[in-house]
Amino acid sequence: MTQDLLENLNDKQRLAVETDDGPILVLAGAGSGKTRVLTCKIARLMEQRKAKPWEILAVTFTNKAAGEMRKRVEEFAGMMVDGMWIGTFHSICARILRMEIDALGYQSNFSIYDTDDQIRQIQYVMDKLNLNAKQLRPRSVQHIISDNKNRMVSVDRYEQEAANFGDRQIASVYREYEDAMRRNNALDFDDLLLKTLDLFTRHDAVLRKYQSRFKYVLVDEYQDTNKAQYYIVKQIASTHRNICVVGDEDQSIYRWRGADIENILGFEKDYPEATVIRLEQNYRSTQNILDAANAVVANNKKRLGKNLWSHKDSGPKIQIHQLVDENAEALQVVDILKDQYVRNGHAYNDMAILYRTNAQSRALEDRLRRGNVPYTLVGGTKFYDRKEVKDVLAYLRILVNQQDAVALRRIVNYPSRGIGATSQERLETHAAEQGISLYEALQRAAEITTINAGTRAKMQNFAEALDAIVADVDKVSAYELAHLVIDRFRLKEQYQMSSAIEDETRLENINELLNSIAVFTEQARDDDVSLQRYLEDVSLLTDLDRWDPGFSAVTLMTLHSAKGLEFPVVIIAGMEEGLFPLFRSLEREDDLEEERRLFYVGMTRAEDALYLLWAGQRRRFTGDGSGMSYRNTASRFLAEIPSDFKNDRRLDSFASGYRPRQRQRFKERDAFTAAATAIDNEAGYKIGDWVQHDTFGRGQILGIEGSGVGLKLSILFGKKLKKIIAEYANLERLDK
DNA sequence: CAGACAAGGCTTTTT
DNA sequence: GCCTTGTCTG
Repeated sequence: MTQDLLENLNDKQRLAVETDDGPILVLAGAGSGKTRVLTCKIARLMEQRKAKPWEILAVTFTNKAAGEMRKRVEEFAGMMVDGMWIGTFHSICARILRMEIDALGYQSNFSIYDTDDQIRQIQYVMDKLNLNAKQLRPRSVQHIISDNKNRMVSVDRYEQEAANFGDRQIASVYREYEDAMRRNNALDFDDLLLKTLDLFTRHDAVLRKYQSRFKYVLVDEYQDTNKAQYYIVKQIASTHRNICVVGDEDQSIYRWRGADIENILGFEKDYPEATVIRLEQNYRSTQNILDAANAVVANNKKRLGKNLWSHKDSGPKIQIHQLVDENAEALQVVDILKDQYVRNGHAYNDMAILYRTNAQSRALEDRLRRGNVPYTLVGGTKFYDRKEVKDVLAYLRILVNQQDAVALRRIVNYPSRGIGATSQERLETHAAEQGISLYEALQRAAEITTINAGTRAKMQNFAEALDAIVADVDKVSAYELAHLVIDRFRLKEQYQMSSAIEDETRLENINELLNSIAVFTEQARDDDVSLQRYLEDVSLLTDLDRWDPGFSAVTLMTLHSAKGLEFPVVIIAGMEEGLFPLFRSLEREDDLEEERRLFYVGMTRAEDALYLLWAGQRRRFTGDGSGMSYRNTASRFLAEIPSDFKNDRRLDSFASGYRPRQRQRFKERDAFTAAATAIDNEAGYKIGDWVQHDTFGRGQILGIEGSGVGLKLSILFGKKLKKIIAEYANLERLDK
């Protein structure tokens, strides 16, 4: 099997695949087939009987990438490969810690806190320390703590180095936060890495176990690893020294969260015997796009240097459009998409719109919706961050880990059960005085004489109701537990009673959450359908992991999220000085270079066509002045593209600037109506038709896929785009 | 103690 | 402009 695969590789790729032993550094340019190399390599290791599946550790950047890698390895190897560890740093560390963390004095049912949970805990600590949330914002403290953890600065060191009053204040919050996290039996994202490292450092036997187990260690996107990740990999691989890292210093875009480019630049110093392989043939983009991207990134000083080349045609030039404002920009985007759809036959999911900041999506979404272009948004408000979803998850978390005070605080009076702020405060005080958890205090509410008898009874009722479900945690599946909790605590009720559209959406989100638990229960690979495992999976999921590239819709996402992906047509919006590069990065050369690498990443996502848009005026919500419009000049990056590769269209004058808006509107309608009616189907659904759905209400059809029983409709209900199988949905046609 | 209303902050990127 | 947080009233 792998023989055929090997023959399809180029010489460099084959060398990377066939070099089995010792350290390997693969410098893989954008689109050079590194995923293919990694998957072939893993399949081959097993085929050559160099390693059993469980002796391989592969680290990827997203869970989605991990899932795809596993799928492809299984295809190549022609078998299921259970027991192989593929995942992100965070998920792999969580897995190790579940088994070993008792050595560090935690329990294996620890909670994983996301940024929101962290901020709540910090807020609580600050209240306790009587710190004013206005002078010192919990959000910035969270930032500072996370930043220090990323740089592996412990509380002790931070305390010692705190030079002024402000730093000492932060140090005291940091200290209290760490103590609280331990009491809560909770770890934040950064802790997952740090505690693993801690474990390895303090417990040699544990480290040796993993060192001998993992004969082969492979790391993707190595340029974006931080110090802690670097040490984790180094420690695990130090016995067998079969470590293969793949990366591209030109695509290092996570310095701001502690990624250390030195990790990849210094690999040869760490492993002098390393084989270094450069993959420079690009299989993705046209020569024009590549030449332009090469020219842009060549302006960076800190790089190893490489030049990508391609066998593809030169392709169309990069189209640069100047627009009047963000509105005109969005209209232009719609225009381009429709043109590519109608004229070049590109499907919606062949196209992506990328931007520097999430805030830019709003204007774009607005126009896409009005232009009847189906789209999916990655990022922004994430599904698992929604209030109603977090509420249910908090209940589930407390079932698994009763020490999780952040979860308990969230649900103790939600839905309202008459346990108000004053009573909660007394409960907290009692817990602190007795040195017991908040949950325990709740169970023993009867002893808290400061709280009035009625409220004490309510507390005890609540604790007993929770206890009853906790007793079932190990006996019942995650799905059943979720149902139990939702029924017992009536978590859907308030939304069911309301007729407000946003409450319907909330209800829908709870149902979607239940659905995701059902899917988890069915698909669990290693028979672990426990609630604990589900919660772990969920807390480490990103919005990108929920993205379905096969869904017939245009993708909107940040440039950061787009790393590792590719699209035939790419539009980058907001190419303005101050926005991209972002003004905060203009002062430091290092930051500017990172912005340039980000642009490089964006450009090299495009296979065939690349559009760069900028607006002379853009409304932005900065600190003080609300909704001010700013005048912009073109991004310096546009000028860095040699003129041979671009077609730069500027507005002639201010007066002519407004005319295209009118024209575009007409063009939009004509071109699109034609396209829309062209894709008809036997059931007679047309794009643009209005339908009524039993639960979702009124919606408009934006996309049609498949036929007959498999006919799938993408329907926009309010703000929510749903993919529905026409056969099963009881759709009613509406005239308008 | 809960719900309604107003003020304030926010926007760089993510595990 | 929207969402979260704080304040007021019943």
